[in-house]
Amino acid sequence: MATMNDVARAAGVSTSTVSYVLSGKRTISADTRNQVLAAIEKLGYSPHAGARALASNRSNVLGLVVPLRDDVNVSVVMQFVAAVVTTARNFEQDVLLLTQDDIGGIERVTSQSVVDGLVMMDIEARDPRIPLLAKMRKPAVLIGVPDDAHGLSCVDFDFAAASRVSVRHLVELGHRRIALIGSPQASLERHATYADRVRSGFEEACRNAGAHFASRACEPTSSALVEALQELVTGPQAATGLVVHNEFLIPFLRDTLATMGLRVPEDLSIVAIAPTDVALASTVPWTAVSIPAHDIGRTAVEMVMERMHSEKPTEVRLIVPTLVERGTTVAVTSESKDGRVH
Amino acid sequence: MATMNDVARAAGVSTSTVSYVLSGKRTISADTRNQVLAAIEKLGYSPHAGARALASNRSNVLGLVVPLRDDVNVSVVMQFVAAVVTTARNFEQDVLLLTQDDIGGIERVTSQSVVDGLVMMDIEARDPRIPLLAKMRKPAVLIGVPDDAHGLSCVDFDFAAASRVSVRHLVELGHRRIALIGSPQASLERHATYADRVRSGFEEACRNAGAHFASRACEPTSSALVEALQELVTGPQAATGLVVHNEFLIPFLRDTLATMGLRVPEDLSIVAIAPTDVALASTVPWTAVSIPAHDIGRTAVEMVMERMHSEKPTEVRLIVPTLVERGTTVAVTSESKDGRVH
DNA sequence: CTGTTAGCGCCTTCAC
DNA sequence: GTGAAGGCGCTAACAG
Repeated sequence: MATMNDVARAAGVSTSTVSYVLSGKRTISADTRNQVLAAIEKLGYSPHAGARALASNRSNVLGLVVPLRDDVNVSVVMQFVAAVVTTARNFEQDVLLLTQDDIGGIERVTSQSVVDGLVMMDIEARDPRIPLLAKMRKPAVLIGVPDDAHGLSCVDFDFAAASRVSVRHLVELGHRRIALIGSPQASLERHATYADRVRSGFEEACRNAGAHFASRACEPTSSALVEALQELVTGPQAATGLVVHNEFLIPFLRDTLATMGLRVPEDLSIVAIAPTDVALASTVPWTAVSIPAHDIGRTAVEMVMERMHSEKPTEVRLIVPTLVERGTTVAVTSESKDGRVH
Repeated sequence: MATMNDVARAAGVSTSTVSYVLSGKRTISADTRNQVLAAIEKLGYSPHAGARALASNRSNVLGLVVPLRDDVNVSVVMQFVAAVVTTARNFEQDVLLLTQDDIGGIERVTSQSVVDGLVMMDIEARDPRIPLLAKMRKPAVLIGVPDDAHGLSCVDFDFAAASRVSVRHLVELGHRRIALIGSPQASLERHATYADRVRSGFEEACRNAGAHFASRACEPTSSALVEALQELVTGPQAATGLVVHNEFLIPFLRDTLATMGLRVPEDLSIVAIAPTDVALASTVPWTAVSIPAHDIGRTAVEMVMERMHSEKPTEVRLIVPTLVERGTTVAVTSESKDGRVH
């Protein structure tokens, strides 16, 4: 393989000139620049990443820690991953994949300078990895906000606000009994930050509005969904408004309700909290608060990059939710309250 | 950060001794070894990946090219990814993520020695990237077998054989009209190798057995599934045996058939070609030929590693399918042939 | 605008 | 069994 020296010799210049042509860190006359580029072309030269990393103390690689649990929706994870990779490439960074269960992986890539920075997905409220991150030399950004974000930068969708917006929308339509179907039990139990925040936001908003409310987790199966719906939206205490935060279930929701004899929105108004494509995937789209996976991933990378060179203070950035009406919610009428077949 | 030199000084030995303690490439007396290890511990030393890469010409990173198309099932992709990452760690390798649409990504990481080798998923029959791979200096293994595998190593599930096994199973049960529901149209059109091979294997096996057959692609929606089923398994020419190779549809299959008034296996015998967890996911599991995503991913990494140091000849390894009966197929009876309500 | 040169931190051959 | 020293290829002062 040709080295920078070979190129310099072929172009009749010094190594540093070649280096500067490549990095653009100082101005080079068009003439010599062309000489160099020609030589590079001719020799098929390309720089050695290891050598560059050693000399510059930068690897141009970002670490990305992804969850491969079965209570997370892989298609959502993939959206984040795609956003992170794409954005990283805009910063000339590659992405190294680390899995949650690779204990010590973070420590390893970080202390050996395999990566210049880290993005971590699927943070838990009291995440055990947080102490590790604190004593790292490399910038890290969490996707999700842990209870103690001290000394760490985080970015997340404002899930609590998403719940509040959803509830407020239903309340404005006159709904007074509102239910939430949330993430699978496992997500709640390990206190995935999104699961916690959706629920607390929901309960808070309902209390403020003086609405009756009920909420429960739901596993990603048809039967669990049926059970949850029966509990929440049938019977004398049935909710007339429903918030669903569970990507697994959305695709099954309409058919399942139809089977139970419930029409949307006549019998039940529904707001989904889900990635845009999930909300739009069914034949009839859902009124939804979109989880902007792409924005979150992009922001995470941007925040890491901002902190790579300069000492920027830590910050927590929450992405503001927007509710888009698509016709699955409607104002309460006396009919919708009482005319339903139970 | 502490360097190897610091460690050497602290331990009262030379740098090379420290290096050898770490690499184990020559024997060191227990005494000095312990000195060194103690010093490493005390200084919190860890080697610099870049320096190591420069000196050893090995980065200890594997590149993994993943598809993020929407006609691939992300959960299946994730299974591959998980297998690759896990296996790579067993070889002390990290995994760098490249996306299919990052044109030039392969070239870049490969020529700059960012990675020591490559694994590529989701190969097409006449994959445009193959010429690139041929002139790479680093070993590469494809998951999937292109038309012209010349000079390349590949590993894949034997999808053609999977089809044949499925058809043979149905034929042995007396089925003479057999249908195939395959991947989404997009996968077929771009000639994803798995899609092509499933179909050709299916048609070949049916011809050999003298069975009537029909096959079609199917999009991942309920309505497409209904349409496909109506075409294939209702009417006077209705198939009595069905092979389904489409991870998206499996979860909907039983309910959809029930809606159409078809019972499994009384009215219709079904074999799925799908990852084990998909075949088992529904309440009643499917008779299936399992796609061993984990084995494929593991094998791919093993093959790359084998070719990293020594010149091993290229090879194509196909993983042999096994059909597991789980009760969704049954012998044809006159009743099942004729007694059905159309 | 360009060249010279001293490292970056580790590996490995050679000498003892 | 251990040490000394050159080099891996590139970067970034420093010196013109």
